[in-house]
Amino acid sequence: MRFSKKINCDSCILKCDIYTTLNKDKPGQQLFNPLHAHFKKHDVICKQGTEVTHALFLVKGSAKLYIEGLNHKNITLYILKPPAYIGLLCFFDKPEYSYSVAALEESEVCFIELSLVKKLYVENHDLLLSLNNAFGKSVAAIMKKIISLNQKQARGRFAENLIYLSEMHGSAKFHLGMTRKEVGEMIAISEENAVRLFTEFSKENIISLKGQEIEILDAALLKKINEVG
Amino acid sequence: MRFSKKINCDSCILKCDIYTTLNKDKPGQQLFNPLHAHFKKHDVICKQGTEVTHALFLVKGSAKLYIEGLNHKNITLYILKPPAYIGLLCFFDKPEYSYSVAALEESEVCFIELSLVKKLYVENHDLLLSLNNAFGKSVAAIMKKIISLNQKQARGRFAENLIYLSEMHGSAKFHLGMTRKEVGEMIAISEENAVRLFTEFSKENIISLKGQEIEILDAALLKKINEVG
DNA sequence: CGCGAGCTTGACGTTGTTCAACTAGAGTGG
DNA sequence: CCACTCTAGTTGAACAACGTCAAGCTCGCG
Repeated sequence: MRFSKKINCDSCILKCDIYTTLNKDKPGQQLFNPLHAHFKKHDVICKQGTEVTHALFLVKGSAKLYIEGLNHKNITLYILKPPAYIGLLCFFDKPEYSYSVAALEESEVCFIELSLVKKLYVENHDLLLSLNNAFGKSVAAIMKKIISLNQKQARGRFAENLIYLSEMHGSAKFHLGMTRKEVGEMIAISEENAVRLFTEFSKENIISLKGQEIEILDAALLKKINEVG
Repeated sequence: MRFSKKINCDSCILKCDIYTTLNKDKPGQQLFNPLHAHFKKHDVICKQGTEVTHALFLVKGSAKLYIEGLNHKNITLYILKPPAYIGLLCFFDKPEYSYSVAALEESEVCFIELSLVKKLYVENHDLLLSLNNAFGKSVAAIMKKIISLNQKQARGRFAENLIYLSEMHGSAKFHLGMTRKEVGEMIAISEENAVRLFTEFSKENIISLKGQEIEILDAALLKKINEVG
């Protein structure tokens, strides 16, 4: 991880709500000095159990949000793509992160003083609602995940995850960008079973598979497998 | 469920944050007309998928917060005791509930206009922080639950749940107040396995069991079973 | 007295984990 | 340029954990 302090928000490709809010009230001024950080693949962006000191905003790249479980086994809840509040769920007066986030590829993250954000969302109605809205969506996603993990069997979860990844990449053909083990962590199965499901689905001509290059061939069947569990 | 509209908050046994906030600004005035509702055991207080119209506040009794899953199988995330915001997780601009809540015993719930709460927490710093704080705790609890459900086996989850219930009742000896099936839903196992675990733990003298009357005999062992999974 | 809900127990099959061995490809240093 | 090694991926077999089905029990209540 590497900081580049002297980045000006005005030149940022993405205008986050915080910048917009500040800029709306007092346009033209650079009112805060966010730390702009660069993360390499597999770098940990925030760590479960550590103190929440900044609001984190994913500007570029992608990252996985996961919980660190027992015996070093993790469960990945979802993948973050810009624009995304990374610290969102823990952001509100919770002293420490209840999850971790790690970069899935080269990523850029903006660090904003927590005190500033708190001051802002207390003063600014729209910002608060927009944060809360994002918040509600995360909670709904987690609820869905709990059901999926506990009531579907591996084939159904695997199908669901392929659909999720495909939608995430916006194409039926995509580069996986993670190991079989990491795929397993997304749906709480072992690495070996992840491999088995990949080859199984490939043999059944549901997907085509060349290493990390995936293409969904039979989206309808995939959807069906997802639904029946 | 039965409403009793003419209840005055001043006589309420529990002063919720919303009342306190309103009263602090303009003491002595009855500024809002909450609906005070009475629920019987098993009554559904709010239903997954329906619109969020009021902030709900549990004043008396207890309730379970659960997600309705596939094939009418539910997962109970946790139990609510007063004082508790029932609608909390969905409260912030999320149009519909992502979970359900049902009374576990005779309970009383206060219904407060959502628009009033929103107006209040935008204006009032302390209320906002207190809501957010409660929020963060819920999220942390859910994260812990996900790990427990997916990485511990039934015995460990069962032990954990006994400890949880005992702490909830504030005693090693307590009345269960729910069926074996409902206990199963708390830890995502079948009714049959819930029964088996009860008898198993009873035979091993970890608990004493007479119908719904439970007493924890060996708390240390229970804790150990919980920890090793 | 009989009915039904909740509880209990046994048998059986499926699912998924774990262990272990093996393969393929990418780097690395001599 | 070739061994060496390391990581990721792959496959098989044995095993344990749970769910499901089926049957029977018990208690409270109409």
